[in-house]
Amino acid sequence: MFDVTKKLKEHGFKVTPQRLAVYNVLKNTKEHPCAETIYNQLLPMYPTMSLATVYKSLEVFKNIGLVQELDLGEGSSRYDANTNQHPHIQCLKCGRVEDVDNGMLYDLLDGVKEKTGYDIVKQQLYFYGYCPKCKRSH
Amino acid sequence: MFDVTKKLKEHGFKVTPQRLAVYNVLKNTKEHPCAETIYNQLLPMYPTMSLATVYKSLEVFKNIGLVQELDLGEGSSRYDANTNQHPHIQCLKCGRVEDVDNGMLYDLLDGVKEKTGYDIVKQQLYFYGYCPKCKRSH
DNA sequence: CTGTAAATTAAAATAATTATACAGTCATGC
DNA sequence: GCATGACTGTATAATTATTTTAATTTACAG
Repeated sequence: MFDVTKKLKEHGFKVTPQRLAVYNVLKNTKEHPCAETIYNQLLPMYPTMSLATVYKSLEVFKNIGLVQELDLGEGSSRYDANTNQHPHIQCLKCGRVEDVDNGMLYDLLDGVKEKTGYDIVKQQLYFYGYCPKCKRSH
Repeated sequence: MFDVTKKLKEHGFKVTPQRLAVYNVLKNTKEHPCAETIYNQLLPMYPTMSLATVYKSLEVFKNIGLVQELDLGEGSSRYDANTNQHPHIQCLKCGRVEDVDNGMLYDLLDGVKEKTGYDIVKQQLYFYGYCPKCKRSH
């Protein structure tokens, strides 16, 4: 269990209410929201919050390793406070994005390393399909 | 071996020099170029070519399944005339993008289907690291 | 407390991509 | 052959997510 405040200070960033607020939204959701969604969620509590601040805060958290950015190809990025490297899956009907917790990833990684000769430092793995709820009506 | 002309006609699209030119650039490279790169490569031969035409052509080819779009997170899309679902890997130093031909993908797919209950229809799998050439100087 | 660098904010700028409008082209029926 | 109407290619303008700017405010070390 880490402390956001501590981590910010460690990296020489100031601890501001806006930053904590942005982080807490992400920490308390499974929705993988985009910057605008986070912004809209914060507006009632922080009426002067600006979208640029949300973007900048997310950038800071990305750089200190507390948040990862997801690009599902929707035109805008989504964000995830779970920074473990894990695949994501999106429903092509309802648009939800879920985590995929899969141990087989490591086998795949080893295979790719061996085939390509690369030193692999990160991945972005996205699956698209129809979720159990949407399957029927599909 | 398929015929681009035939495929275009089958889908009711006209066969234009511009479209063939865009397709041929993609077909004859392993570089996974972006729209602008394709455009610049065509300009000498097609001085009136416009970037919008390149985008439109790529869109058509994407829709009839002759080209796939890659989003490596660079801000612009890259394109690949190899439409097999295969992972890609990019070097974080020199920026090159290569195909990864890996049979283990199917095991991973089965695992993800089972864990999530989704009907999976496509994936986008990107790996990032340092290629053999750049490894040393890294 | 107070000074100072860093952060916030609103507004303007940027960059990739897409839509619009229109002139030209082509396939088809006559 | 030729008129017609749909389609294409192009330049231009529009769009949208994100970033930059610049003035003001804030966090926090001393």
